[in-house]
Parts: sequence; C-alpha cells; structure tokens
Amino acid sequence: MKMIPCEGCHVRERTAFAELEPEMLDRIDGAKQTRKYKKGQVIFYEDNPAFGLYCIYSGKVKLYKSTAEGKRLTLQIADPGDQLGHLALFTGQPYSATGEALEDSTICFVDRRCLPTLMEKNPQATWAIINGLAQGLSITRDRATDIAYRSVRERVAGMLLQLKAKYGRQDGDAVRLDIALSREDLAELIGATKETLVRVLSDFRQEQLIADKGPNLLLLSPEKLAKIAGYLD
Amino acid sequence: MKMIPCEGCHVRERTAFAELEPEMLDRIDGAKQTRKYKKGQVIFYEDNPAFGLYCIYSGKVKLYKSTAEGKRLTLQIADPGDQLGHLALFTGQPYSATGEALEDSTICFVDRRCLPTLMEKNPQATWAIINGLAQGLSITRDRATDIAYRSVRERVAGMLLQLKAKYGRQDGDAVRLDIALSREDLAELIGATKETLVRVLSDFRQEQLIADKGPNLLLLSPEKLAKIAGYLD
DNA sequence: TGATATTGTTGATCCTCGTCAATGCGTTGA
DNA sequence: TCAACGCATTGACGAGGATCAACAATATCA
Repeated sequence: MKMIPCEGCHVRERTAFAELEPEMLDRIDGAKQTRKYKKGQVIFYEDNPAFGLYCIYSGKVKLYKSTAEGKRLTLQIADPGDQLGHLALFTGQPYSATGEALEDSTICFVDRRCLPTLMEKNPQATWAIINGLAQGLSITRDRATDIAYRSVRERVAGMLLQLKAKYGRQDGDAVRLDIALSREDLAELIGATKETLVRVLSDFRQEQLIADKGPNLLLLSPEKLAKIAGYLD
Repeated sequence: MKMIPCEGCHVRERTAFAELEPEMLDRIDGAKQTRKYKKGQVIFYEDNPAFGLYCIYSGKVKLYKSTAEGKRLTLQIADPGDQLGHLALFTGQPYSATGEALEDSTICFVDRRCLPTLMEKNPQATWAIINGLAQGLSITRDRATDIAYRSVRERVAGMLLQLKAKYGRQDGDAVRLDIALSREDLAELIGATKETLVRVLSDFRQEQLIADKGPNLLLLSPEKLAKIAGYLD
C-alpha cells in the first residue's frame, strides 16, 4: 500500500513524533511502510525478532501474551496514535507480546535503524518514549496486582470502567462502550475464561448495572460498578 | 549519615551513572544524601509524592504494591547498584509502589531536580534508564501472565529458579539461595498466601527437590524444578 | 535461663473459578 | 429455506487455593 507520510498525519500529534522537524519526518518516511490489516490478522508475533516500530494510523490493535496452552492475557488495546514495539527495540530482545488487529486497521512500520539518530537529536521524542514506557510499567504493575488479589467480579467491573474512560459515549441515561469486543476478548482482558466472564456479565445484567445494545455494552450505573471494582476511596 | 560520593563508588558501574564525567558526578553529589535503613524499614511509600531517585549502595530492597486489604505483591527485589523510583519521576506521578529494606541497607537519595540536565547532557545515561524501564516492563508483563494462568506450584518453582539465577551459590551437589526471605516474603513474591506457599514447599521437600539449610533454601534439582515451572522448550 | 513473641507448619473447611458439556441464537452461504 | 457455523449462555462438577484455627519450632529478650 502507498506509504502515508508523517507530515500531515492527523495522529502524529499523539505520538512520540509529534514535535519533529520536517527533515526528521522525511527521514522517517524513508524508513517507513504503510500496511493494511484485516480484523484478526496478526501484525507481529511474540518471540519474533523486532525490526521496528508499529504506529497505528487507524483501527485498533490488541497486544497480548499467550501461554503454551494457548491462554491469552491482553496487556493493552492500542488506538490510533499509539506506537507498539518500542520495548523490544530497547531491550534488543524479540517482541515480548503479539499484536493483533481488533478491527480492520492501517498501520505504519518504521525501521528500527532510524531511531537512534532520532532520539539523539530530539530530546522531546526521547522524553515521550520514556514516558510511554513508564506509564506502561505503572499500568502493568497494577494489572499484575489486580490479577493476583482481586476476584473476577471486581476485575470485570474495573475493566468496564477502564473501557468507559477510553471508549465511553453517552447514550441516553447510560454510557455505551463504543468498541466491538467479543466475550472472549473481554475475558482475555481480565485474565479469566469466557464462561466465567459471561456469568459475571449475567449477574451485572440482573443487577441492572449493564445492558446490551447491539454489539456493544451499556453501562447503566458506573457508580455501582466503581463500588464493586473497589474504587472506593 | 555522611554522604558517600559517586566518584569511587563501587556500585556505580552497575547504575545509569556509570559513564558520567566527574563534574556531573559532583553535581549529583550536591543533590544527594546517604541514609541507612534497618531491615523492615520503609524507604518510600506507594502514593507518596516522588522527590527523587533511590540508589542502593548496600543491602536489599523489596518493591511491592499492596491492596486495601493489606495483601502485597512484590514486584522486584533490588540489589546494590539498582535504582528505584525513576518510574514515578517520569510519569510525574506519586510512587507506584512501596520500597522496604529486606536487610539493613545503605541507600543514596538523589533529588529529582538534577536529573533533567543529566539526561540532556548524557545520552548513555538516558539510554541506561530507558533500558531499565523496558526490562522492567517486560518482566512485569511476564509476571502478570504467570499469575493469571499458572498454578502456585508452577510459580513457586519458577520463582526459586529466578532466585537461583540472582542469589544461587554452589553448595556441594546443591545450590543454596543466598538470601534471607521469610515464607511470607516468598509468598508475596508469587502472589499467594504463606500457607499455600508452605504447602508447596513441603511437597517439594518430600519430592527431594529442595531442602533447608539454616535460614536458606537448598535447590537439590533445578532441572526438575524447571520442568515443573514449565520451562520445557 | 525461662517467658514471650514471631515465624513456620499442618489440618479442616469453604468458595471461587476452570472445565466439560449442552443448548440457544444470529449469521452466512449453498 | 435449511444447514452449518461461530458466538453467547447456562448447568453440573471438581480442583485449587484462601481462610480460619491450632500447634510446633525458633528467635528475642529480660
């Protein structure tokens, strides 16, 4: 597919490339390819050598680790403007997780070789990358603690609220989660089986906390969900 | 306590300050304090504002998150030369975990205000920090996945092997873990209760996989432990 | 040294959650 | 239109691990 130049890219301001000079952008363009991925298609595989950075132009990507038995834990849902794969670039190790398109997506691939000069000459970009890593570490630590010590019910409530923060749209009295996730996707997001997840959702439905609207979920009472999640304070 | 200068510090080569010029080291020294902590003493608290970086000169520190109910998940055991607290410095948020001395320790505190100039002028230091964050993120992702999908038995075996890699000393036919950890410490390291941990250790003892030697554990068969941990390949 | 905490170990019980299986339901396609 | 499929839901069951409680072993200290 034809490469989409960084200059003029509407998601660039959300990336580490936000403040770069035109000449640096040209240099990146020279090391870049743009590709389209169908829903369900894998973009990069855990344990494969890391050749560069993926920058999401449109669509959504789920990042997950899988066990030998095929169970998956989704670590992050990446949206337009998010960049994936830095981690492996800095450790010099293979990708530590798999990236898979949650929707049809358009994604730019930037060859790793143009990054050292970029970082050397652009402290702001470096800063943005560090910040992204730090944020990711902080979030992942919370995830680990949650999985270790909170019940599935609590984690589901918490996850619904996190999805609300990113994808929530007011819809009458309720909030609709504007993202298409299968029950299995949701289960992988909290580290449980889809059956257990479905049971918790059924409970929530009976308790009037959520409802279905087409392919999406409606949150009827974020407050009560917050209580269940343990966000009391 | 009297401040220990960076110049001539025998653990500096293991830190992000390894390659700095003497003048930069002086600058750090000017923003630095050295303190001693007793075993069990808390060095910094989760959710408290982050004023700087802690650099371990001697001793060991466990880094953990705790839940409202007081359960703890140990994220990392930090040794001499390890630096704690960067994360909070970059996100600008409070410390995301608590640091507590596992042994009597001597630790330098570096005021955050001297870091921006440091990073600006010393790409290698920046690189080292990024690398540390990336490494930490990778490890924490693995931890989260393990906790989500592996049994306590598997996690204990895996943790013993990780401790072996860091603290293992050959001792006759066996490997002694040269670190003093209570059962509770071990339990927090794998995200389980101390009772469950003790039961697993009892099993391992019966299966001739481990033994006690004073305050330490002996690993009698790392190979079998690796099999249990699922490190098959 | 003995008295008292502290840590380690084991048992009994309960409950959450994973597994396996059956069924419903909506979509696709010949 | 009716298969055939994938996804969602519910039920029955069992296992792993948490909890509570008792007790043993060790460390601490007067």
